[in-house]
Amino acid sequence: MTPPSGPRKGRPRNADADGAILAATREALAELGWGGLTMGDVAARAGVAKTTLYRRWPSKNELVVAAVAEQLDELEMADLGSLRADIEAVVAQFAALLSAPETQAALLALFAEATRDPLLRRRVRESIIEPQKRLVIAGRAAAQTRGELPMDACEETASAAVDIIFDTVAGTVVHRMLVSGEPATAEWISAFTTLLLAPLTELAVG
Amino acid sequence: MTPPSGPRKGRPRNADADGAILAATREALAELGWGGLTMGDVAARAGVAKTTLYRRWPSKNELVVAAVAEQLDELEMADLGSLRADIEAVVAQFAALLSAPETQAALLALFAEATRDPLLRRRVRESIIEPQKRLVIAGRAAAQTRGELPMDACEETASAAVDIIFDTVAGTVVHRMLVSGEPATAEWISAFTTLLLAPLTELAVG
DNA sequence: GCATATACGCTACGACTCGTAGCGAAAGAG
DNA sequence: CTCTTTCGCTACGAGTCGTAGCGTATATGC
Repeated sequence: MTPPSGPRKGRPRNADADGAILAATREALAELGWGGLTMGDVAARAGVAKTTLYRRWPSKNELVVAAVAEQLDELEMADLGSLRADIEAVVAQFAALLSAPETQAALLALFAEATRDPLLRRRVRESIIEPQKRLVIAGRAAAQTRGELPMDACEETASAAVDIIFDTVAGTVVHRMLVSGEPATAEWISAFTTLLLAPLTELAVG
Repeated sequence: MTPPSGPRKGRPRNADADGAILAATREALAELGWGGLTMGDVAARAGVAKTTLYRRWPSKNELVVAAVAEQLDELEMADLGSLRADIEAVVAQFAALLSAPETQAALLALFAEATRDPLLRRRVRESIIEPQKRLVIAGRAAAQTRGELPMDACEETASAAVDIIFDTVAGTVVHRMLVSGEPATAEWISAFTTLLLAPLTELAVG
């Protein structure tokens, strides 16, 4: 994207332009959607020339990915003292993130592109999926030290449990927000957490 | 899409063309993605003129929705005599369908575009999502007549239960297959079904 | 101070796509 | 046979992506 390193020779790039362009991209994405977003429009919103966009990102796709990736590093695992509170907190965070139209469009576009591009797929898994799995691992560990969950019998069952929990939580929330189109209300989060808590202990025993 | 009914006056449409066009659409979608798919290319693959496409579907969006919807109509709800067996069967069916790269790319491309286009989103919900919910409804009804599940207290709680079950099952399977990229082994299906069965009875009571 | 090298804004352009229109020909219905 | 619709083909207008060329602005290295 930006040149690899250090100050080189000619006129340096406008440092503010990157942020303005990415912000303009997110704004246009929210207003017009992916299909309605045009490079000329983004350039106008950011107050730069279209050629400046292409000087920094090689294509429209790359620009949009960069614009949303900047927003995606917000998720954190809270330790609220109980498993139920932790789950509800992370579900609420995730749902809030997915309620932004620009995040929806960019995430799905990213996944769609990733099905045909193994390199991009690997990048998505490393920079988005794996970090989120660590949230599940952290939450489970905290619950185990509190005695809310039994310790894992072995490494293998623990890994399987993390996988299935992660897919269930993330998949269900994503499906509700993006496919069914229903918002994640506090009532729904509570109901879903209840549904999830019941079998959690059995899962660890395997 | 196709004319509402019966044989009319002029030259009848080529009956084979519909299937050939839809198959060509899925093929192109898997190879090129949404952005790469063009009407001219689909027409060439199907061996028809571009105008024939527009004579049968009003736009590119509608064509792709029809192509994907046709493939998802294969899903059926088996009545194997127990709720657990029924769930495992439908999950296995769904997972098998999603293991084909062609279906993966097609579904994700469609969902991605749907987030950007509210009209397309509505079409997806009507012609793909709602029909699939019938599987959940049928499975629940069968389990209720067998006495495995209590009858619904009222229409409203039944609808809410169907929604949350559908989001959980479809979302989890989709997430595992498309995002995590792990295959749905028999062990995984069994474990997921166990996770699902525990709270099902409570859900109906609401 | 001066040459060098890059970034910037602007305009124009080629290539491509969507979706439409018009044409002659084909193929069934009545 | 007549009428109606579909078919393939070609051409077109509008719009977009991404690039090229120009003159200008702003930094570094000597």
